Amino acid sequence: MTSSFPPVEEQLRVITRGIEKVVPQDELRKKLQHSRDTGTPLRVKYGIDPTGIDVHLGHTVPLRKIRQFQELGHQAVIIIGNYTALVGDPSGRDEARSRRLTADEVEHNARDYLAQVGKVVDMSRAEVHRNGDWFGRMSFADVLGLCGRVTVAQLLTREDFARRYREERAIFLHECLYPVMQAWDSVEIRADVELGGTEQLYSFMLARDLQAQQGLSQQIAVMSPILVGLDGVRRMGKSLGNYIGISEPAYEMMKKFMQLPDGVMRMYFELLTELPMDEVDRLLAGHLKEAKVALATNVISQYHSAEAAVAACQRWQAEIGGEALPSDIPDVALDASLLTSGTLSAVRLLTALGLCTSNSEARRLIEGGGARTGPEKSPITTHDQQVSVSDGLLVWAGRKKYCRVRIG
RNA sequence: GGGGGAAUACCUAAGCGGCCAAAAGGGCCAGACUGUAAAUCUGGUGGCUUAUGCCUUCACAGGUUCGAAUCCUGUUUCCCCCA
Repeated sequence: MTSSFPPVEEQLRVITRGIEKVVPQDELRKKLQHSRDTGTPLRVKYGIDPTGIDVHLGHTVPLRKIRQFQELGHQAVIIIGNYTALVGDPSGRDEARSRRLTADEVEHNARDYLAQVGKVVDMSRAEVHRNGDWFGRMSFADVLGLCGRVTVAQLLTREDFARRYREERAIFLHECLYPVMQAWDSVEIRADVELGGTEQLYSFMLARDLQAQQGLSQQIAVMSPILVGLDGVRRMGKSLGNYIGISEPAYEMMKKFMQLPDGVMRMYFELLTELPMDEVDRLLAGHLKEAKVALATNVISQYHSAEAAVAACQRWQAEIGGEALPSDIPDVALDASLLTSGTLSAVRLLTALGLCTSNSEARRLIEGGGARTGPEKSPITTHDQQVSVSDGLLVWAGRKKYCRVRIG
């Protein structure tokens, strides 16, 4: 049992890959050494608020790190913040969360979330806790006691609170409790390591204080950088619409990968794959498109079969890289009564097919040169052009929207 | 409880009586160029059976005006400060 852990240096190499910051730096080695000496797995905490999450690659960064800890023999501890979800994480937010979730919603989200997490983490070996288990039992006196350990000045060292305070924007009292609650979770589950983004530093350090006050061993913060989204600038997030979800079909993922800005590839390789970094650098020194294909197939294989990833890649090469028509052209029914002697004005055709939401939009599309018909994509030149419509006609509204007409 | 400020299209944000369907960025859409990358350039970004035309928009409801996003009244929401 004692020897079941890999050597400390080896563990460190795995753990620190793609990690922006470990605080305190040197304690991690000590903890690992101690763990190995005594044959005791480290308790690795990762908390998330079940606020209705469609898990995307950004979330998988810490999740993958948990997985790596598991593979090194450590204990994953996942905290479902069903109580903290009622507060809303103020991190990085300029405004308080506008709407509170109900308990039912939270529980539903939690289950949904855990199912998705299972694609990355080995759930059969992970502990799962809901922080309502302990917060729900606290009395108001307990809460006061907890609050008595934290000062407002400490809270204001958080950049987000400090900024809001400076800018005279609202900071709600319950938001102030958020980091305290998160920190308390670490006390409850006796965390040795906590994973998360760098924006969580404050809460992580607070957890150390609370642990020390309770006479517990203090946790180490292992913080990942924030994964940028498809735009290559802002963090990957659902609300920004710049994400790749892990439940998406392989081909959808492929398309999104290939649209990534080149500059983010190194980060993606580092955070989302196990490929050795010298190998990555070799790839990036070559043709960048090939590197991107390698990246995409690697990641897609993690959520679909390797065959599916390759197939998605080939399909992309054929349909988008090459000249082949898309293989997923949807059929759209067109009422025959709309036609006059087999023709229909271009504007009306586009709206009738649902490719444009209004005649004005269709008109603009045509004037912009984006409306085309047929496999050869011959352009429609004027908005009042009469298009002769036959069954099976291909209609294009730009390169990404298209359909095949079914006269019915 | 008192005082101050704000609400404009997807977002930020101009406009403060006619020239406003409403400046400017951003975003987004389309086109060119490409590796459906980035960068760049161009056009577009309320609706209308096809329009130097009409209709609906500037928190909501009224009002003043020949004419209002712009002025007045009330309502709602939000923010800040003092207590």
